[in-house]
Amino acid sequence: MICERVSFFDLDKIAQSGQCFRWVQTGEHAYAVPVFGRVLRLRQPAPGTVEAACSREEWETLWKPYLDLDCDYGAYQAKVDKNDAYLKAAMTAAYGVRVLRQPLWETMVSFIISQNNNIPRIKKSILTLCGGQEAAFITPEAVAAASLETLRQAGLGYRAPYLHSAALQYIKDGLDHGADFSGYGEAKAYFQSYHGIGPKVADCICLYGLGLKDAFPMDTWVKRILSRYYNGIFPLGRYEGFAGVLQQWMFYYERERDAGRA
DNA sequence: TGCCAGGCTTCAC
DNA sequence: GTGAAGCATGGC
Repeated sequence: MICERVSFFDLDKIAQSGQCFRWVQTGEHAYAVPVFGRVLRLRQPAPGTVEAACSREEWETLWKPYLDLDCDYGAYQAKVDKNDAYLKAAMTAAYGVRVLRQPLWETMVSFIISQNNNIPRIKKSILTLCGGQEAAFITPEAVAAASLETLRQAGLGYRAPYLHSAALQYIKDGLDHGADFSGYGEAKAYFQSYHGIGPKVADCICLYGLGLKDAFPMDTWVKRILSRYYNGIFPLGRYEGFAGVLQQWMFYYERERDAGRA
C-alpha cells in the first residue's frame, strides 16, 4: 500500500460526479475501482492524502494518470473569471472533482448507454453487461458476439443496436491498438460517425476516454445551466484547453443543488 | 401516476 | 439548418 499527498482531490465527489459508473463504495471515503482489468482499493483518510493498495510502479504508470493527478487543477481554478458568480460557486462546491481519464472502450459503452437515461439505470446496465462489480469490463468482442436480445436484457432498450454496431466498428477500426486523432475536432467527428452517437456522447468520449479537455458535453443539465445563467452561450473561448473540466464542475454543482445538498 | 433521464435518429419544413 | 415526434425503461 502506498500513501500519497494530493491536492484538489476529493474521492467522494469524484465518485458522485457522474463520470464513472463502476466505483463501489467499500467504507468511509473508500472505494473499489475496477479498471484496466484490476481492482484498485482507494481511501482518502484526510483531504490532502490518498491511500492506494498497489505498488509504486502501478501507481505512477496506471492510477495517477487515471485519476488525472498529473494535471494542475489549481491552474484551472486561477483562470476562472472572477466576475462569473455561477462558475465560482460551482468551482467551490466541486472542489476536488477531477476529470478521470478512463479506458476508451469503457467510456464508449458507458456513454452510449447513458443517453436519455438516469445514472442508477446506467450503473445497473453496465453491471449486468460486465457480470459483476469487480469483473473485468465487457470486451468489444463479447458485445459484438452478443445477440441484441442479450443486450436488451441488460436494460439497454433501443440503445442495444447502437452498442452492438459500435463494438463492430471499434474492432474494425482497431481502436484497441490506440486511437490516433489530430485533435479534438477530428476525434469528435469520428465518434459522431457511429450510429447512435451524437454530439453529446461524442464529447463525453473525447473528454473522459481521450482526455481531450476542449470537449464540453451538453446534456440536459448543462443546457439548463447555460439557459439560466449564460443566455444560452458559455464562454468556451476563454477556457480553451480545459472547458470540459468546468463543465464537470457545473454538472456536479447543479445536481448537488437539485438534490438539496449544495 | 406521470415526468424525467449525462440524446439520438428520422422525418417534416 | 431548425423543430418535433418517437424511442425503451426504470428512478423518483
